[in-house]
Amino acid sequence: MTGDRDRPGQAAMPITISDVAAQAGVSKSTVSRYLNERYECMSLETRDRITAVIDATGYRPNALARGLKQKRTHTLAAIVANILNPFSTSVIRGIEDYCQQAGFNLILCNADDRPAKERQYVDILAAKQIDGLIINTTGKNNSLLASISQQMPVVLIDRKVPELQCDTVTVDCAAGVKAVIDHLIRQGHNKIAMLTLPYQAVSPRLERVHGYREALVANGIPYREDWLLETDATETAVEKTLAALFTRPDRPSALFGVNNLMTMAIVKVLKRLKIKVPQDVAVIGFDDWEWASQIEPPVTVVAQPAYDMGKKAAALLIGRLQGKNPGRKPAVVTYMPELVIRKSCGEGDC
Amino acid sequence: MTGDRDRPGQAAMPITISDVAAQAGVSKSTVSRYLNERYECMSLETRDRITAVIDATGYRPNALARGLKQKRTHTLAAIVANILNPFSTSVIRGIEDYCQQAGFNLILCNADDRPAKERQYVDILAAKQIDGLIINTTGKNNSLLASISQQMPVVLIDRKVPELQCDTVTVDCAAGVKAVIDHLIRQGHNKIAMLTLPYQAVSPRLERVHGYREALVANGIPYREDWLLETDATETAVEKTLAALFTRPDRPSALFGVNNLMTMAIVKVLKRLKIKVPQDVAVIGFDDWEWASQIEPPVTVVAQPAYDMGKKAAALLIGRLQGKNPGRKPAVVTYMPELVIRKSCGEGDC
DNA sequence: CTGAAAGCGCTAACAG
DNA sequence: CTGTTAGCGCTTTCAG
Repeated sequence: MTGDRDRPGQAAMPITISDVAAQAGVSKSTVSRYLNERYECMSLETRDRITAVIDATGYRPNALARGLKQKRTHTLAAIVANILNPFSTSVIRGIEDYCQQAGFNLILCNADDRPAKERQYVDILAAKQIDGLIINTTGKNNSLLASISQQMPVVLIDRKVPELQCDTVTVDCAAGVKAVIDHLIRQGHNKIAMLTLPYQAVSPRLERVHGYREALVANGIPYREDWLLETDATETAVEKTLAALFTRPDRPSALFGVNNLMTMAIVKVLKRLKIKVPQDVAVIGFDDWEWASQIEPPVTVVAQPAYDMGKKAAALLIGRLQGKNPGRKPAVVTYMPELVIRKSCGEGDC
Repeated sequence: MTGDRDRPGQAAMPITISDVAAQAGVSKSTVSRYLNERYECMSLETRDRITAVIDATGYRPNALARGLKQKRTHTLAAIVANILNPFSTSVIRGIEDYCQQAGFNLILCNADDRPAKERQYVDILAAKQIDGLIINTTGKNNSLLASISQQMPVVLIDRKVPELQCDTVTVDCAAGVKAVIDHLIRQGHNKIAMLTLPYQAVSPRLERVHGYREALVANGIPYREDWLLETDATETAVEKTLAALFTRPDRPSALFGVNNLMTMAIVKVLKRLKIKVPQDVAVIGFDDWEWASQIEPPVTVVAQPAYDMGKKAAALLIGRLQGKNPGRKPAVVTYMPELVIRKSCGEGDC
């Protein structure tokens, strides 16, 4: 007995394996075996006695003690860059579903696109002895990630870090951007501006910006530096950018948003500015989101299979933990994005 | 030394407090004191030596061992009913921000509105020895929650459970619904249907349904049972419900969605059915969401201060953990929702 | 100012 | 089939 149970005000002292052992009249080892389902090592009778005591007491093994001893916690973590981005939400659900059915716990963290916060989370998670990490990294903590990936498997999602030798799940950005530009051109646009968040160190943004430039020249359209607009994805920042862009005499006829957050901001700002889509300007975005099809006009996008990507990331991580194919070289899984044509670039193209 | 560091393939054995102690030429106790910032108990010189070793080795204390010994993990958890509901996302950010600045870690869990999953998470979290729990409960695990709340402080968010003696953060649903109905009536509607998810055991839904009925009779409008529609918030379910509703000769002129998910589904289905809002039918919802103002027509709602609610919940929990006001009676904090008039109930009312 | 020793709750040999 | 014995990595008396 651990005594002092059921004090009035607060925290009843939780019961331990020793309590269970004592009450069942067996040793801790036997209870431990029971907990680990090694039933073949005990008589049906002891087994039943232990079951009875556990049910009666509501005993719950202490995961800290167990983890400390076993050096595995059966817990994974996912750090997403920005939980406000619907892409992250979908990825999370994919990860979660897979973990659930594989019997792993998941700790979710939101780095809020801040490298400091990301670093802090990685430290905490490592301290908590998680078994593995899935991360959509800010790209500013590579050496930390390199060291952490010595201690546990890490899988990168969305954003690649070549120097990192980790399993990676991404999308073929170049192909996606090509689909965007080709579609725009088919719709008669050749004055295409792109709005992007700061893209140094963030691989998908970088690839999208490159892809934009290349797709342009591949179509014989000169690349204009002043139409590659780097801005935050907040409404105020985008409004400033667009206002400036639209007062200049020579304006683009189409706007391409580098990601969800950017496209969402563009749509909102255009609406506030009473700039009509697609009459005044076409809009297209990288990455789909729930309401893109519901607003007026519905927004054409290249969609990423976010849920599947999350699932795949979890599968790779857990696969490694379960040591199928030990010493496997880092896998890089690249999904193809898909053009979803709606109305924001004009109609009649299918 | 713990030996075997830097094996080629995988998991380098992490360094422990003993390693640090050995390398610094002091005892584990001293390093432990250092880790706990009890600097007054050691010479500046030893302190510096320890700092040096820790920096050099990248030592990270094992949180499992620490938690096991201290019986506190400095970790809180939040279980939300449905992470797809924008309400949850906002609540989470509020909780997260507060935890962050108070120096607590947060584990996020999504119960997916499934009592079994909720139960599983509660069990796991308790096993992990979290210090406290914030939960938007399904309402189907009350006895579990009762027992858990003996072991750690629990705060309920959004959904109340009277039998549970916990701090609670909610919204005044009756007031919100009254605002909804009053607004509808001012706009000339007296044929008001309400769509709700199954509401047994879920206090806000229950209160909203009651409020609907009461607000109706308070305004001299008879309550019609066949206009209180219980359905899932999926598009298919809502489509079926609305299709049936609209084929009957006597149809409502306004639709009230019990929560975000329901209102969102209503909006989408109406659009697909080509039923015009507000000309054919008015729409109003409980709880605001990001795109409500961006779709056509913008949807009128009563908004809940979700972010603040999350923050408050975290504050209550951490306050209790830090033992300010020990033995304080459970607090129930009720926020007032706010009517946000847009265009989906007709115009001209402000 | 510092160290030795015991122990948190559990698991894992090793004996029987 | 079952118990005894050592720890996992850390904190914490209690002595110096």
